[in-house]
Amino acid sequence: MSSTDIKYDALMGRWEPDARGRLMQAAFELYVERGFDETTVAEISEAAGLTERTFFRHFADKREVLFAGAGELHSFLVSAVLDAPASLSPIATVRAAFVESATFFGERPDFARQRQRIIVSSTELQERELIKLANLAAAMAEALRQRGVKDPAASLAAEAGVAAFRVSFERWVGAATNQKLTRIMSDVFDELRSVTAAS
Amino acid sequence: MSSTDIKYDALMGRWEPDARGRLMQAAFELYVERGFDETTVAEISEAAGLTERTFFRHFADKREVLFAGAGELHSFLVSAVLDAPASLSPIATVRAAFVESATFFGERPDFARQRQRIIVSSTELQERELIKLANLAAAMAEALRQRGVKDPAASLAAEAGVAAFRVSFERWVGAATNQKLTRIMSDVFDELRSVTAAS
DNA sequence: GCATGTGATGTCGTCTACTGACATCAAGTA
DNA sequence: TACTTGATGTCAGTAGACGACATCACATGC
Repeated sequence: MSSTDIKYDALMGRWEPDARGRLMQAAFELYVERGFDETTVAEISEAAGLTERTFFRHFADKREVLFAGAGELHSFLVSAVLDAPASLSPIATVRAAFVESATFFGERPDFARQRQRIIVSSTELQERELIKLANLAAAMAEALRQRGVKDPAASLAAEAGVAAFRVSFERWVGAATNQKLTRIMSDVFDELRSVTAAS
Repeated sequence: MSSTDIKYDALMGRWEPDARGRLMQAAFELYVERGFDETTVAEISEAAGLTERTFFRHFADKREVLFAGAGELHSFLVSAVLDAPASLSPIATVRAAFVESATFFGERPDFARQRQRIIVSSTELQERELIKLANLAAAMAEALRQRGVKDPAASLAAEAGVAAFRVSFERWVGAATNQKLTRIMSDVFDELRSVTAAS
């Protein structure tokens, strides 16, 4: 019995509320306890008090349940690029957007770390994460183009920025000490500049 | 009947030769004709004169058959990084490796384009391509570290280089005119330098 | 207050990717 | 000749994912 089991209450409707949230939490707990591969959708659904079919109505597949929250980060970053001061260069725009987004993770560092541990433990999940980041880079590149940045500069700024973000995030997750993510990102973006300058 | 069907010859062994190659070719043709999603492993295997079980003995999954040749490119690039003149900067090393690798694609541009068309038509295949590129970046970063490059410079040079390569490749595939891939890569790497300089 | 429609869920059946266990049999080898 | 080996076949099973249809609390209109 997980801590999220809810007793039936005659005042409630036909179904307990927040099926989607229950599925997300049940999946997360089971992925942590048993691992992603060893967890079946049937088990997740049962833990959430629902059927397998309902799981697939809320999530496209077994992986997607771990990325349900990523949509907000995505739109935040795109908006941040669109709303940045016009004076900023493309790479500075992307950098500023990522630095601003650091609060998304700083609020729940334990959750972010635990989630990342699940992802790196499964090739399937890494694939999904990579395509999410690729879609993010494409969206940020499109936002840069709307700011008048031409290709391939727009694509390169977005891709390089996402790469810097990924490197920063890995360092932050793996760091023993509790460094600030914004600080790491600043250092990594600086390093990106000096590394690419030497071409 | 595909052009690869082979009549049985009493001089041959128990099975027709090159099962792996027949599977690769049958899969490629069917992916082109019907699309990746609409092709079943049973169909591929039958077209190659083999059983489904044998397909999965040669390839880990339905996607992997399209990436079987990528191993050579991978080792070539890693070797190119390791063998580059010690005087080159990290990003110049990666850049040179990719420029040298252009011959891999220049030899069979039609094949490369057709294969890329298959990949972009399927989300699953894009995921697989992305993780292959991520593994490539990790391997090149490790090769840079063996050359004495510290992190995060090694990771960033590799990731940024792979990003530049991907942008170059997309432009080359999508280009109407038959531009040289090496030329496109040179331009894109130059653009990467100037874009990241403006941080 | 009653009829009616709607939406979230359940039930059932199916397809297909993928895997383990065991059988087969040509070819090489002692 | 006997024995081993390796590539393939056969069979049975699991699990992810989806289409079609049923159910029923709730809202809405009259």
